[in-house]
Amino acid sequence: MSEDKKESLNFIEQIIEDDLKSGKNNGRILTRFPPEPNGYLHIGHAKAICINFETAKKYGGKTNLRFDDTNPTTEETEYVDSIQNDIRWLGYEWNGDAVYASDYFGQLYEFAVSLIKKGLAYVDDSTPEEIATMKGSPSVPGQDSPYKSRTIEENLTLFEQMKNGEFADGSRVLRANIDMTSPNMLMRDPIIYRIKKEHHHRTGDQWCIYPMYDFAHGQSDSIEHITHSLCSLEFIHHRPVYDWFIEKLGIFPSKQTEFARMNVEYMITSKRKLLKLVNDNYVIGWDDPRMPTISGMRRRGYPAAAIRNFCDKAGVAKRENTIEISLLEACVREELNKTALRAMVVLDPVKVVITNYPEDKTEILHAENNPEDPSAGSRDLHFGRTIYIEREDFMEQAPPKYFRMTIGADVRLKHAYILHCTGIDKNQDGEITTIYTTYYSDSKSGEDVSGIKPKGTLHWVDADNAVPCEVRMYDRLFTVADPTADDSKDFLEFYNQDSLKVIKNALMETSLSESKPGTQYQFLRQGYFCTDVDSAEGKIVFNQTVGLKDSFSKEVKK
RNA sequence: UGACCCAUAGUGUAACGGUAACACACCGGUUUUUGGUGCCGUUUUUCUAGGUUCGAAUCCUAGUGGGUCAACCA
Repeated sequence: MSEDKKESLNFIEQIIEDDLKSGKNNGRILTRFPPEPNGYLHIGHAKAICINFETAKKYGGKTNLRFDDTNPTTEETEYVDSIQNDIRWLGYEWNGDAVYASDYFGQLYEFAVSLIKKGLAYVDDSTPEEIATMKGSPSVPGQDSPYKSRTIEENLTLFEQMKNGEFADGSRVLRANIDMTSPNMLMRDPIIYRIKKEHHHRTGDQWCIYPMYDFAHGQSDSIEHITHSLCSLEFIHHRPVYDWFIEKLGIFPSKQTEFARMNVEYMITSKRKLLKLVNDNYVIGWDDPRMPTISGMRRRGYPAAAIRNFCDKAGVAKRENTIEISLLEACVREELNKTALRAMVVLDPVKVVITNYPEDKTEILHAENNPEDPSAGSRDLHFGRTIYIEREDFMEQAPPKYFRMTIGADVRLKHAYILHCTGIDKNQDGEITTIYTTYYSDSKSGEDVSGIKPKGTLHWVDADNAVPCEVRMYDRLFTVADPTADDSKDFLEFYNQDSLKVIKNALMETSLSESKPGTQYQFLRQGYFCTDVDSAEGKIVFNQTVGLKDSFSKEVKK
């Protein structure tokens, strides 16, 4: 490979390349994605997944999937399954079988015993309140617990009794013996084991003491010989703790590196807030197409490749950031433009009669499925004397630069003929009921010899063959980019009441009536849509994924 | 009243001591049987003040601003 240009590396890649140069770990790279199985994955997790998997892949390494299941209170098998499903859908396969922090409970217990034997851990009988008080504050040093001076033998006995279930929940904890005066609050003798007589989703009732995050994560990394433990910046204060345990235990030195979390406009990732949206029926579920969950984005029609590309383009650094939603949408359009099948659907139909088209005549027209991809083939379109077009594609009083249908003007029907509009019918309310047109019989798509060059082209459906369908149109879930910015207001105050609009009586071309859930389309001139799981025999439902770029509406605003 | 992290166009990210660039957004043009796509182009950037250096976005110091850290959560 010739390298006239140095590829730009993010700071994590630079660390890895330095490690590679120095021969660290013999060039072996192993990362990990460590979710707690207590909820559904969202866009923030997608970012972490991409960083961990892509970074490893780039350097010939692998990525472990490890469930950080050290708190039996919150964790469930249901989440284990959905997390695995979401990761695979995103396009990643982990190294071997999924692993669990709970696989290491025995080893972790031994680690704790060895720490006690070195005088580096002690059992504390203080109440949670007492422990909190003695911890001090960021600017006030903490104080030693009266139990800190217990003998090794006493600690060994008490810890074993804790393990054997001889004490009540919350009555005692095991603490690391570090430094109560450290400026880092987490180094002030962190709790490493607590008593919880609860059923664990995998180990059942085998244990009644469970390790805390700080005594499980680093050690799990070490046990698996993770070389690069990549996590978000909020764990940066944990790193000294992480390193302390590895050093004192004398185990494999995994290295933690922190990157800034990715925030995205109009999206929230707080589990508590997302749960509120679901429980209070602001959305229909965790996979509501408006949700920032992976399952929601999937149902919305965002391709996995687009999400991966988005995470890549958002980059990796250490500064706080908020990515514009337009970047995500650009990635989605970029992908879908290449892959989505084109189709014609009229969302708000108005009838058009072609008065000079023979009453009993019908035609089959041919339409390409994707102009970007000839291999996508073509499909048949029915055509006849009566069709429907979009109500907003006709104007009685057309402004300049209006290229659509208006009386006296010509406009092309996509894949069909050029029409000349001659007049309209209205009902008593002034609403247009029928538009009358004539067609140029020599202007058929592909064999047009009419010489007429209308500026506009409209999508349409044939009245005799169009099929009714439901279309769900989505807007941002919130009315402001960051609904959590104002502490004095509840984020629900910014819920967008118009985030879902259901169109019950749209008309689709016949070819769509067999559509399977998940299939992605570009409805010509409307945007990208995909078939929803709510679709049933004879009742197809579409979700709007994202609109097309629309320079006409900008023109109108001027 | 402590420690730690951060500061480059509107938003992100790059430039690794050699004179700021890429993407998205924006604006303009062009192509087009999707007002889509494609193509071309315009505008806009190193928090402040000192210092080191022939030379600083980059190194040092201070300041300013933002963020993070005290749950028997992860």
